[in-house]
Amino acid sequence: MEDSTVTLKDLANELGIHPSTVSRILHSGSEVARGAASVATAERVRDLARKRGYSPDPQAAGLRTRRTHLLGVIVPRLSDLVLAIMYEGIEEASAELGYSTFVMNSRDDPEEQRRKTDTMLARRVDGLIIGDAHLDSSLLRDLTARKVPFVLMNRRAPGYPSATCDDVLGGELVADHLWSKGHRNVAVIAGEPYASTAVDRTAGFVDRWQSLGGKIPQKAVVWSRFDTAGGREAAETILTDGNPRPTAVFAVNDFAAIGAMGSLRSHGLTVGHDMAVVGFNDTSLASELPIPLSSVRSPMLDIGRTAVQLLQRVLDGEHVESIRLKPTLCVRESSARTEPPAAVPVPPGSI
Amino acid sequence: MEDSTVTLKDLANELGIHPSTVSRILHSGSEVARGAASVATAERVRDLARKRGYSPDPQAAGLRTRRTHLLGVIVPRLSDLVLAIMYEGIEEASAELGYSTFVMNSRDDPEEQRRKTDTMLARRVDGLIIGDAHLDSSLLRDLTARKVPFVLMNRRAPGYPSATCDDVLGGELVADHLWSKGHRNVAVIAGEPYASTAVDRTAGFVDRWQSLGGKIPQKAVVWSRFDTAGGREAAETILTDGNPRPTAVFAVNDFAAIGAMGSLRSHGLTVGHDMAVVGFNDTSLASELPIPLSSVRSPMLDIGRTAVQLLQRVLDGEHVESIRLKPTLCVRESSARTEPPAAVPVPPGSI
DNA sequence: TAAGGCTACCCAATCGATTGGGTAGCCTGA
DNA sequence: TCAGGCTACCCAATCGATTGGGTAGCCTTA
Repeated sequence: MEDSTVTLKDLANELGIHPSTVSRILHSGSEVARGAASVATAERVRDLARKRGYSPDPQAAGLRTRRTHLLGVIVPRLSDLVLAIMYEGIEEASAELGYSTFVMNSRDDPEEQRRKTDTMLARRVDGLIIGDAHLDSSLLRDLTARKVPFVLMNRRAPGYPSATCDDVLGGELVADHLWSKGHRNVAVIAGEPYASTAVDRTAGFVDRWQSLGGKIPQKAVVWSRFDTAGGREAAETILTDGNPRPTAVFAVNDFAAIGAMGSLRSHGLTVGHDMAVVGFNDTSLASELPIPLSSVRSPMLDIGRTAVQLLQRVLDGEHVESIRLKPTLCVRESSARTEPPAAVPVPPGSI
Repeated sequence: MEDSTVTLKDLANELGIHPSTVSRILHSGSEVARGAASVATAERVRDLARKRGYSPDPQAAGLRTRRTHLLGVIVPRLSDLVLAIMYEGIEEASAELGYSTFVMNSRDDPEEQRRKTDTMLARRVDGLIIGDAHLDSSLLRDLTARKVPFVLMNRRAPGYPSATCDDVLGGELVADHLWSKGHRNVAVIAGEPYASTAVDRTAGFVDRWQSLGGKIPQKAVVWSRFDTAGGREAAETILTDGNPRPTAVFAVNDFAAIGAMGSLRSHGLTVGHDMAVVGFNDTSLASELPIPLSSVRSPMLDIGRTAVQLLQRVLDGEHVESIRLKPTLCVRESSARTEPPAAVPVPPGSI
């Protein structure tokens, strides 16, 4: 309410007691039993603090305690809906634990990743949540060597604690689904090979497909960027190279799926009829598209929250294990139809 | 490179000089001419600082200088692509100026807005960028009374400096476009009435439409939420209430436009043929939709950057004026067709 | 040759909260 | 009545950087 410049000393002076006493009262929780002060004094202090709108200066506290209660979050880009929602989870959970968070976009560029981490460390964050880990990067090793506390989120990397979706399971769900719908000739829009999300979803799908008895030729797995443009290009490749043309496509990301749908449409194919499409993450758009998109729903908000909790435990010196949250499949119009069990491929346009 | 615990005093001791001298050398820019030290000493200090990987502790500096170089950013939600991109602009620009930023989501909830602002102020941010201003809120008045430096972004409010798109102009562009395509019966999905973006885009459209000689009945302006679900509902209302059915809809937001497109499709109408649709912001999805969406392109990244620059000047004690950046219209398939100049309304399904 | 002016530094207080180490005064029990 | 213990505080150093105010020593110049 007031000048926001009320200090501990101000309170102490006004009450005629020592700042240290005020400090102890104010941050020993309700455990006044710490022998810090009498119940009566504690009450007076708390009342005055409330009345004056006292809020401790985090700079000063941090300087003394070497703990800033600041967390750094690095994501490929916040304009990726998936990461934006994970960040909402982070914001919620860290507020509950008394942390504030910085977010920065790395654009998946290794140099930016290093720069942003350094900026965060210069700010003296207590720990990092890394949402853009590359499978082939040395950054994580360096951070470990520097004893920086961190956890991964969204993408995992071997040997580091992470909060992710169980992407392998996600891929398997899609394989089961498409197989049961009668598809036998499928393709994968696989995403970026440096991202565990892409690799795991693809591997889950391909492995399950094979154990179901299916075959996926090398050419049917197309690596791509995660955005609509990437999905579009990948779909073009699939339509050009694949003969016979697959009857279903699994895109490891909704945006890539949307791009693919656009491409299919340009080729005169109707999604959900001429070709099934399944995406991943079940972003809010999936269900709202002109042809609603089947998608694996990953618990994005919870992944963010979990990352914070994990980091919290790391900061407490615990040894933590990675957590993989279970996804579920949402089947919609884009893959609802059962493929006729044609031994002979259906000629295009015949339906 | 080292323990990150190198302090000014460490450097000073190692060189046998006083910490204050080191301090002056290190942050007087290159103006050694300040009489702080000899060129030779300055050189030695800078070398050692580099070698030891010295990075000043912002807590300590902030404590002394009362300047944290921290900015607070409040947005309705980061999962709104528009705000996510503005934030990218903020991140870029503030990094250039040596600021770090906190972002928080308020969900457009007045209570959250207050809570988040308080959290930011408790962190001692130097200033705020407010991206979720409500036209009918008292928060801004209170902040002014508390002498908190801030600027608005995305949405404006009378009497406060802001960095926004020229939303009125945006609405006018759409009116001109639809009018020239021969539409005479149109509807507006107007967004939330507390957001200046919604109000201004709608007003720009309606006013221009009327000055072109058109009429827009009260019922044809439907207020709605900004997301797909909101757009869908609004479109339902328009299709139910409007007779004759309008031939074009202007949604003040791409997501609402996408929702509307879904609704039209469910009613058996083809977007771009039976009904034109125009959105706003030209988010990356617009051009990638199955039926590419016409949209007003707003310079989102620049709006973010501008907000930072504006705030910087406010922090320097300057008096600043609001800045409105010019939008442009991107016409795509969803509104490219020219409406036949039918005096008699075309019966549905006749084309 | 002494006043004056530089140059190149040093000194010490300060920002606000935290915390290890006291201590006065009262009570209790032997 | 006195040792010992407890309650309810106070004291002062500390975190790291900044900054107003010195000052020693050297050079000029009148």
